[in-house]
Amino acid sequence: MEQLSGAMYLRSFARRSMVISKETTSQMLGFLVEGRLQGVDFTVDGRSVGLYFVDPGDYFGELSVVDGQPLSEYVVAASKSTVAFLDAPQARDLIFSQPELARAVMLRMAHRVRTVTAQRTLLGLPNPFQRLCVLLLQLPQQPSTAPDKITDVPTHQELAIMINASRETVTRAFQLLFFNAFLVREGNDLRILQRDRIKDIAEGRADPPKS
Amino acid sequence: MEQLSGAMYLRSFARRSMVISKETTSQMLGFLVEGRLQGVDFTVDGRSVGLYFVDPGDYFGELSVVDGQPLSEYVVAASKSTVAFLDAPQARDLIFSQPELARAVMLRMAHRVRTVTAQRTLLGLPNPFQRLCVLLLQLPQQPSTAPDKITDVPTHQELAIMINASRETVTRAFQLLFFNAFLVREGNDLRILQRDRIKDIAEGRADPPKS
DNA sequence: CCAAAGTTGTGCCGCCGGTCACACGTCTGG
DNA sequence: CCAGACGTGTGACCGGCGGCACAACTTTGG
Repeated sequence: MEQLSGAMYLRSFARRSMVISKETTSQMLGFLVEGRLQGVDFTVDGRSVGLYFVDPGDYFGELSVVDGQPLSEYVVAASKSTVAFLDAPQARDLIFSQPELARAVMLRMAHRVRTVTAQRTLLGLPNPFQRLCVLLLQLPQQPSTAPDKITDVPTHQELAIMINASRETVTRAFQLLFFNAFLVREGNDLRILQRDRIKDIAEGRADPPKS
Repeated sequence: MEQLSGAMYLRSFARRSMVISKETTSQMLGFLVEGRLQGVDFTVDGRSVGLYFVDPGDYFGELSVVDGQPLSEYVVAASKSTVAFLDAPQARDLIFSQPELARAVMLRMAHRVRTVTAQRTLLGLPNPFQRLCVLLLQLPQQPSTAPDKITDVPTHQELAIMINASRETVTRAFQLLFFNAFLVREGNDLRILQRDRIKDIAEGRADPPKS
């Protein structure tokens, strides 16, 4: 532990600043001490795509540390954050010398695979409305509070990017969801009123309502 | 090794038969001895989505073995295949007791993450033609032969599913690619004639030709 | 406190691509 | 050798979605 704390170094990042970029040549493992980070990718036309979040205690950059390939994505600070870095070679040694750590990293990677596969499945659906319903069901809900409350709802534009649709289409889809009382706004949050109806649409059993 | 070979058991699978299904409760690690397998997922409307291939010497089912979650996909035999199975607990012990193995499994999972992330990025593109070009560039090419030859080209239907488009759209897109001599058929293979032009379209620098 | 930037809501238009229908090879197995 | 399954090519139709334009509202920041 002492060796480690010597080998690591702390750094702070302002909101929206880049923590690691695809172009970063030196590979490092990062531990988030405080704040919130987001892994993002960019489409060819420069729009960003949210991939995953990093919360305090999580680490990031494992992919490059494990396989030595360049980073596949950018990590930006979603809010003011403090990060502890560790050089890739040392991180590698650390991971592979400690079976428990190896196991933890594998668990995390398995989770990544499942998450991104779910996104991939979502994008394979033909109907934007259907995709939105799937996304609503898989958005991280606070399990502590009411399970049907979605907090920190992304903007329509962000949702649109996630489901590969236009901003207006998302707006209109929400109109329908509100009108049919499948969903209600509660300030900055959303509450799912009829989860089963939404699930029916998401899984193709029911068609989107026309009005 | 001897212990292992005792704990494993062999099984053969006919073409198109299911090797493991999502519903399989018992989790196992499988090694492909001969043949070819394909990991597939199904959309809600029953269409299948090819995720990845398993070739002789590869293993599959690591995800469940690592995290204990149910399988996230099906594995079917793309051709007549022989598979050696190992129970999940023993596989888990094996992996975590051998750092080299742990490393190999991690490498493989890192690769999975990168592959499926690439697919996800592909599906985020707005234009079917563009998506096809991206897919063509990332289809596994035989590096031994000419690098621009794509062997074992999937059917239009299969390609259509991979890029979230209809079979006819793929056919029409190929017409344009042939007509403009970006691509030629060579029997069952495809040869990329103008990789840079295709790349321009794939990365959005150029528009798809109208005729 | 005001201006500017960002977010949401809505009408309209054009056209891309999904769907259907059908024709024509080509392979497979009995 | 024939029948059926499968893969490919092509036209016609039309509905849904993207794009544009603009208005109303909220948030941000100096």
